[in-house]
Amino acid sequence: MTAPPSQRHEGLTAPAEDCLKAVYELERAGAGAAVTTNDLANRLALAAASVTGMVKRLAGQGLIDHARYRGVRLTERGRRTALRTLRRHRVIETYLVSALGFSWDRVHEEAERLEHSASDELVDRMAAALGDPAVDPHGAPIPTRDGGIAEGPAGRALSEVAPGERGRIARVEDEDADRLRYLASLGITPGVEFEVVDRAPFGGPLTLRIAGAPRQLGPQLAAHVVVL
Amino acid sequence: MTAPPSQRHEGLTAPAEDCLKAVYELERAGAGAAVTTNDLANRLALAAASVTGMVKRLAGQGLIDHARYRGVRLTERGRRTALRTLRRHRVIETYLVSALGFSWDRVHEEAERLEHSASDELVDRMAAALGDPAVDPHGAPIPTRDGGIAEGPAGRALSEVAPGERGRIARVEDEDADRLRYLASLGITPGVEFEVVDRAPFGGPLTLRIAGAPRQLGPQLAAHVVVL
DNA sequence: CAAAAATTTTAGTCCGTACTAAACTACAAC
DNA sequence: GTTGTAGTTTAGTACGGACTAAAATTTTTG
Repeated sequence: MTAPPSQRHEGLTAPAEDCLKAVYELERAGAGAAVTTNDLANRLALAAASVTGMVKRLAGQGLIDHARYRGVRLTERGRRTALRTLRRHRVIETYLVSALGFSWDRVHEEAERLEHSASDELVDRMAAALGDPAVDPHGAPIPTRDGGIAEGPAGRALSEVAPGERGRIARVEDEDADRLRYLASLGITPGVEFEVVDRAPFGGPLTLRIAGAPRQLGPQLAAHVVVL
Repeated sequence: MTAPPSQRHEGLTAPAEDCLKAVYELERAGAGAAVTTNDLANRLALAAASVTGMVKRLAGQGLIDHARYRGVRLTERGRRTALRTLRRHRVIETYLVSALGFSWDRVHEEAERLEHSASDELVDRMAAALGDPAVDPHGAPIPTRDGGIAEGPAGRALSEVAPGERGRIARVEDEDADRLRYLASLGITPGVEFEVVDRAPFGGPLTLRIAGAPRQLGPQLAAHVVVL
C-alpha cells in the first residue's frame, strides 16, 4: 500500500519545499556565501535545531550540500526544484491579483499555501491565462516553465538614490501585508516613476515626488524598494 | 512559538478534512446508518487501523461521535466543517473547468489537494467570478457560503429507468478519470436529455438515444448516473 | 445457541516535523 | 594562542499519520 502521503511535488513535503525556496532566496541575497542554519531558522521561523534536521534530509536527497557547521548550498537539482516552487508561488500571486481581484498585500500568505498543492499544469494554465507575465505583483521575476529566471538588471535600493535623481520602482522586496498596504497608499508600486527630492541625513526620511505629489518614506522601508 | 503547522482550516489537517468529508458522503449514501470503519478505510484507501486512529482524534475534537465497534456519525459541528470542505472542493472543480479550461475528468485530483490549502475567501472569489454556480461539473450541488446545501430532487439511477422513458442527466457520481472521459465521449454529462430505448435483462447493457444518436452503456456505469 | 467469520480496536513500529536543553565547533578578541 | 561567545549540532521528547500483527468484539451461520 503505502500511498504517497498527499500533496507532494516529486516526493517533497511542504516544509521541504519551503526550506529549498528559503535557501535559494538567501543565497541570492547573500552574494555567493553559503547559507547559515541561523539565517534559515529566522527566515522560516523555526528553531535552529529543526533546520538542522530538515537540512540533513534534503542533503540526503541530493538537493543541497551541507558542510557541518558551515552552512548549506543548493545543488543543481536543488536549484531547479526551488525555482519550480518559486514559479508556482509567483504565478499564483499574479493570478490572484490579476484574475481574482486580491490586493497585493494579501496574496503572499495564500500563495505560500497553494504553491505546495497546485500542480505545474494548473500553474501553467494560470500563467497562460494572463499571457505569461514576466513579473509578479511585487515586481519579482517569475521563473519560466523550463527553469530559467530573468534576474534582470541589478537595480539599487531606493534608500541609496541621491536627491535630484529620478527613476522607476522595479520591485518591492517585502511580504508584510501592513507595510505593503502602506507603500501602496503612498503610490509606491512596481512601474511607478519617482524623483527623490530630499534625503535627510543619519537615517532620516526620504522625500519623493510621485505623480507630482510629495511623499515621505522612512529608510527601513526604502531599503526594500528596488529601483532602476 | 509553536506556529500552527501550516495549511489548516480551523486546526484541521488535510487527512482530518478528508475523513470528515468521507463520513459526510457515506452518511448521505448510506440512508442514515452509522458509517463503519471499513467503509471509511475503503473510501480513503487507508488501513482500518489508521481510520480508527483518525476517528479517535476527530471524536476528541467533537466533530464526530464514535461508538466503539459501531461506527461513527458527524456531529453538527462536524457536518458544518465537512460542508465547508465540500464547498471548497466543488467550487474549485467548477472554477478549474469554467475559468481555466480543465476537462471534467481531471479536476477531482487537483481539487482534492487544493481544497485543503485554499482559503474560504479565495473560494468565495472563485464562486463569485462564476456567478455563484449551484452545481459542480459533475452535477453535484455546491454547498453555500452559509453552510446550506441543496440536495435537490432525489432522482434515480439511470440503470433503473425503464425502456421508453425519457429524462435528463442530473449528475454523475464517479470520480474516476477514465470512466468520466468515457461517459463524456458518449455524451453523458449533466443537463443532457436522453431516452432509454432498451434495457437488456440480467445486468445487460442499456441502449439510450442521446441527441438522436444511439448509445450503449453497461449497468455498472449507469448505476452512478443520476437522472431526473 | 455455539462456533466460525468478519470487523474493529489495540499494541507496537516508523517517519517527518517540530520543540528544548545540552554538547560541540569555529572564530574572534584579547 | 588560549578563551569566550556565538552559532550549530546532537540528544531526547512529542505528536500526527501511516503501517502490520495480534487481540477483542460483533455478526453470521450451521
